[in-house]
This record gives sequence, structure tokens and C-alpha cells, in this order.
Amino acid sequence: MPLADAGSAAPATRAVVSSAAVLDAALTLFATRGYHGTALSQIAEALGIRTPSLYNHMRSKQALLETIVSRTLDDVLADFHAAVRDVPDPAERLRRATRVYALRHATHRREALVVNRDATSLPEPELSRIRERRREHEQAIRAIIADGTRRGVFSVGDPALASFAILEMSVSIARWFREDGARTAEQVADEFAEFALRIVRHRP
Amino acid sequence: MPLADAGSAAPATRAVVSSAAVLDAALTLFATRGYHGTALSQIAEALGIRTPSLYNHMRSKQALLETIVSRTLDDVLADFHAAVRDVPDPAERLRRATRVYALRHATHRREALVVNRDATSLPEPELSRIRERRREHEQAIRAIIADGTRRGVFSVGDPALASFAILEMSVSIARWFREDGARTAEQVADEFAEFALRIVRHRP
DNA sequence: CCTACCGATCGGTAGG
DNA sequence: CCTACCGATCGGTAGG
Repeated sequence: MPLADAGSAAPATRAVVSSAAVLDAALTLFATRGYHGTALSQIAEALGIRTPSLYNHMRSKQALLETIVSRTLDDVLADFHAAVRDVPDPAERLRRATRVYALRHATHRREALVVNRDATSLPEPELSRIRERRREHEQAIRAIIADGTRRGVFSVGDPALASFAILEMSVSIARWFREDGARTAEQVADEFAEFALRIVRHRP
Repeated sequence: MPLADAGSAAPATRAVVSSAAVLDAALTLFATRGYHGTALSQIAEALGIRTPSLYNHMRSKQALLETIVSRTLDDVLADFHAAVRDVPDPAERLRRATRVYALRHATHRREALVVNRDATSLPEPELSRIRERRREHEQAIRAIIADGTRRGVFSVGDPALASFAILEMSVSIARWFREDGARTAEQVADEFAEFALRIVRHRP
């Protein structure tokens, strides 16, 4: 039966796929080749199905990106609020906020790469809503830094610059972190939390 | 003469274009919409010419990206070496290396955005050569940090983590810096150089 | 610099 | 889940 297994794209058995599986395959491919650099045919091939079958599990390619970005931003904000809840001390708040953000970028690398690379490919009004959530997070970090500076436990010229630096150095973890590398995600997250406190010149 | 000015794509006079102009238009569009999100027809339209005319000034779309990325990386390395030449003190070396890198990301935002977003879209063997130059820069920063740590003027657990953090927080400047913003490129660069010294816990 | 044109591939639909 | 197919657009070439 040469036709039955002619090429790796033709599976021996008929594949069964879920929305979650489509999203996961899209996540991997978008993270690797970018949203515009990924064809739906590649997502289908990764799942062992034909392109039109994808439409049983999604509305459109764009909806896939929208779901990935939107969920990720919601999770980032939820992480943040859970991490700082009932923590009044600015230094401890900043440490926990940075740790959880850094940790997420080590453990959810694909999501982070897609959000950072391709979120701007979404159309309005989704794009504005996305920008608003990122802004919300940045402002929350900035507020912690401003609070600590006001109280004299931090020393920083411009809380906005410090918050950009802290957030973006953490985002970079998604670019180089390897699960089988020398340091665990937790070790990296702790170290970056320490960097954050150093940036705002917190005296331990 | 309705046909002569039907639509903004039809210029009144015949446009004359140079390789530099094509590269510049590509730079702007790649930075805004990404390499795969940009069509050659958009580059042509921005220049007021037809798509096939672009081929008088370039070899291919990919060659455009290659030129942008390659030149930018060469410039980054040249900047670095010029900045630290004849500066033996690790703290001053790190300050200057960070300042010049941060400054470049404020003044060459488009280049930085394209390199960071789309360099991986290049094929081998170009991709390896690009990675090698980025690695070279990262290793040079790491060596400064390791040197300062050895001499006891820095205190950092892992020079690699610190160098990633310093470089990547600087890269982020390209994402948010505005020429008409509250701070000049030089002010931002100085502040980020200070952040770098704080990350390695240099005592001033 | 242009018009005319190419094969390939894109996201998506019809219909089963 | 599939095959068959769609119009649109892609990067690029021929030839002037």
C-alpha cells in the first residue's frame, strides 16, 4: 500500500484533534516562525490533518493569535495580583512581582515570544485592549517603584525607566532560557528578582 | 485628466529612487509590520514606484533583510569596541558599553526592532553568522562582568545572567523610546548605564 | 522606470 | 475528518 504512507504528512490512522491541540500547535509554530511566517497548512501538517479541517476547531488564523495573546495577558495580570496581594512592603512587592513575571517567561516561553513579536499584528479594537492590559501591568510595577522611592527604601531617578528595564529584562528570559540548561526556572526568577531590587537600589 | 492622479499610488512625476531609499523604506515597513508582514508592493508604494522597479536596487526581499541585519550587527560591535578601547576599569567599561548600546537603541529604533524580530527569518548560513556576532557581543559584556567580579568591584552570582539582563533591558528602549518624549536619548542611555552598574552591584 | 505576466501559495469556503 | 476549489496576493521575471 504505497499510497497509505507516502510521506510523513500522511498518517496511518485518521488523526483526531481538539481546539486545545490546534492552539498548542499554533503556539509552537507562531513562536518559532512568527505569525505571518506560519501558514495554516503547517499547523495542519503538525497535527496530521488537512488545512480545511482546522476550521472545525477555530474561527480563523487571526482568532488563534487573539486567543493566545489575550489569555497570556490575562494570566500575567492574574499572576501579578496573586503575587503581591497582602504584601505591603514595596521591596517585597517588587521582588514577588518580578519573580512571578520572570518565572512565567521561563515556563511559558512560546506564549511570551508570540505576545512580544506578533501582538501588534492584531487589528483594532483588539490591539487597544491588549495595549491597555500591558499598560496596566507596567503602571502597577511603576507604582510599586514610586511608592518605594517615596518611602525612601528605593532610590531611582525615574520610576518609569526602572519599570521598563525590569519588565523587559524579564521578557528576555523567554529568548534564551532552556529547560535542560544550567539553572532552573526558579533560580533564574530569583536572580532576576534580585536584579530588580538592585536596579531600584534597595539596600538589603 | 482623472487617470493621472487617480489614487495616491500614482505620482504626478516619475519617481527616482536609490538603493539607500529602498533600504530605508524597507527598514520602516519591516520595523512596523514585520518582515513577513511586509509586501514588496508596500515598499514600492512608499517610494512611489511599481514593484518590479525595486529590482533595479536590490537582489531580493531577503537580501534587504540580510543587509539591514548584517550592517546593524557590525555597527553594534564597532560601537562597542570604540567605547571600551583603552578603558581598563571594569566599572567604566561596563558603563560605556551599556551606554553606547542603550543609546543606539534609542537612536536606531527601526534597525533594532527588525534585528530582534526578524533576524531568525534568515536562512542558513547567514543565520549562523548573525548568531555568532550577537554571541560575540554578549560574551564581551559577560567578560567585563566576570572580570569585575574577579577583582571584587562587582558582586554577581552569574555573569551570564547579568549580561543577558543588561543587554535585553537596553534592547527594550527601541520599543518605547520617543524622540519627542520627556527624556533625550542621552539621558536614557546614562540611566540605563547606571542600571547596569547596579545590577552587578558596583559600589560607587 | 514601466506593463504584462508567471507559478506558487495564501486563508478560507462548499459540500459531503 | 476529507476533497475540490476559490479569489487574492505573494515574490519575482521578461522584455522594453
